[in-house]
Amino acid sequence: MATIYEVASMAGVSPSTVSRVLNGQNVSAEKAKRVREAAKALSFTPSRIARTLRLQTSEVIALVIPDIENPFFTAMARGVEDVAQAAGYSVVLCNSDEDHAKEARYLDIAIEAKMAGVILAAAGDNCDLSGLIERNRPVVAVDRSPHGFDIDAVMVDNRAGGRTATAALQSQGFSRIACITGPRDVETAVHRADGWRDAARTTGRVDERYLKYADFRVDGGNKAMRELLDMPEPPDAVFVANNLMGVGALQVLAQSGQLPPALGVAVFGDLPFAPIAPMAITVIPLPARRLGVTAANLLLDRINGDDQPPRTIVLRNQAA
Amino acid sequence: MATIYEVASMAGVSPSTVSRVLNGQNVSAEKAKRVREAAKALSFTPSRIARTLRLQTSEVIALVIPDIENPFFTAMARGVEDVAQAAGYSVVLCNSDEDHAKEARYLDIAIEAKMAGVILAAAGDNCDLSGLIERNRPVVAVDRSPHGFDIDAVMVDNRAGGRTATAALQSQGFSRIACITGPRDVETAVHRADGWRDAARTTGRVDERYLKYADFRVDGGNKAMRELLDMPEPPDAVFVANNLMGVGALQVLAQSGQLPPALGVAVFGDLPFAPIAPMAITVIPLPARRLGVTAANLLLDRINGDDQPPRTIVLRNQAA
DNA sequence: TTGACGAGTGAAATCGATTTCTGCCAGGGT
DNA sequence: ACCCTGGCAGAAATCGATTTCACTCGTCAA
Repeated sequence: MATIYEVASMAGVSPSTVSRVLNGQNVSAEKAKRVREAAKALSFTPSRIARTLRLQTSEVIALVIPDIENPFFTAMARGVEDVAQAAGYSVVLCNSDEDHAKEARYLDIAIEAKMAGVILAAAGDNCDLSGLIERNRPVVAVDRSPHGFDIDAVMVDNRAGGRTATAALQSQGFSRIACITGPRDVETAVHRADGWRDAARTTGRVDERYLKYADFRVDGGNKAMRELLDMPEPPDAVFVANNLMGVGALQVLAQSGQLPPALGVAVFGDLPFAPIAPMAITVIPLPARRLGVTAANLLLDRINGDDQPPRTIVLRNQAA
Repeated sequence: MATIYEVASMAGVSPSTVSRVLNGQNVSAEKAKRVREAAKALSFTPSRIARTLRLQTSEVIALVIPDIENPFFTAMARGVEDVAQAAGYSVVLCNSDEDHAKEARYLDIAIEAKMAGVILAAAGDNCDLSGLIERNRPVVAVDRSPHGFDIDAVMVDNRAGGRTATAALQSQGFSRIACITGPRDVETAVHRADGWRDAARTTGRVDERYLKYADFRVDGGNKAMRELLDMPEPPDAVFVANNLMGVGALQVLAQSGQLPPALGVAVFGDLPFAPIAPMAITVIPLPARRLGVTAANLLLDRINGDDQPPRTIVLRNQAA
């Protein structure tokens, strides 16, 4: 790996001049040409490490997501990636695995690898962003927004979505509608359940026994659905608050022969890789990719010095 | 961010001594204690950047995959991640998007970010690993092995899998069995098709018109399946060489009302998130996670100085 | 003609950790 | 009493880029 010193000596100039050529500062045409030739001859690439050490920042942004096996988050990642790449930034993807400790570790890494910024889909509401904020590193929350920090966020309208989904089941004639949502300490989960409650209230009282907190994964949905079916008076429909739990719930229903429309099902978020046309399932589609794109643009603005007060952008669900 | 100099001055010792304490070298107990206290008081974390610049290596490994939206690769990523984390390495996930240029870019980044090693599921057979190899950075190929470089590889037996899948369709009584495989320049795709040919040959001649090269994605499988159905004499069964194309093909079959067992389907690789029990579909399961675990272990061996000649490990498919 | 200004350039400092290189001191052998 | 060895610790060099500082020339205006 050639260094800037070798280029300098080959071109017969000082390292400073080489650096200036590389960064487009004032250098005489003659020397600039010699430097460029030398750089090409030695196939020189400046060391990012050295550059980062000197500049205390690097053209890398971290994207921290809670579940890399969830297509919702990978679609989001694609959105982030496309925008970042186009702006000359690399994205490193960090999988926190819904684990607060892992997440904290990754945030630390982002800090001290001097990354330019972080896009975070938090594992829970109580995550500590103080390190990043103290050091003035921009953070954008996406899908879930941590408590106690006033930062940019890109969200979907979870409550409205929950309401819409539940209302759809009601209009299909179901009345005992259960809800399977995510962990209590994830805002997104709570809001979706709130939407369910809103809708349920319009037709009568809300039966909280029909509300199950699970873990946003296939197994969680599976288990919760089984518990619901085992109740003395099982629900006649269910609103599932994310895609993977939807898969889990449908597995159970398929096994017990109660697939929709026998039992009503509404899912918040697109069912991943559904080969079969979603038979009688209500799906609230989520703009996953657009969430990523928007977050990335917001972050890039901040990186480029935008310092207006934090914004929260709520993307409309496409469904009515 | 506290530096080693601040810690040194707080503890009343030299920076060298601080470094020695941190790296477990001989330091008197008294000073070691003072250093540790100072480090804690300042909540000091050594700068990886500076460390990497000095040591010319970092505890990060790159995992380059061709499609982050394919659950096969994300499952593999989980395997890599778990092993790497346990060994104190961070994993950065790079999505090459089946694009040779992007892939090359990421390999460059890996080189000059001084990453400890690379695990690569290549976008095609002709990728240039010379940079990494010249610089003595270990590389492990996984799922697909690039031509012309003698490196460690972890593979599945693609040809045998293709044979098994096709044979299963034959034993179900199908005779005009088509094959949808991946791009021509991906070894994995070619081998799976070879397996199909092997099996087809046993019962007669191989009709190459029934072989479609697609792109390992949902849309590719979708399009290929449609073309097959539009043939004057359409196949009565199809072997699809990866999970996502399987989804695409099944979408088409669902639309045209020819779901299995009307038309035989065998898929190489687990169907992602199949909520419904795989009705009459033959699936060749793939040990995705184990592939990642094995590759990571191989890479860690190399990083730790293992220099025996390159190995190729072929994992058996679980199916008979 | 002189002073000011600006463009161009190299020397040297800087980022923060690691690693020689050296020197000091104590203990053991002759 | 003297030399040698070995443990400990600080000063300084190192990794490779960027940037400040200082200096040299011209050029232009007064």
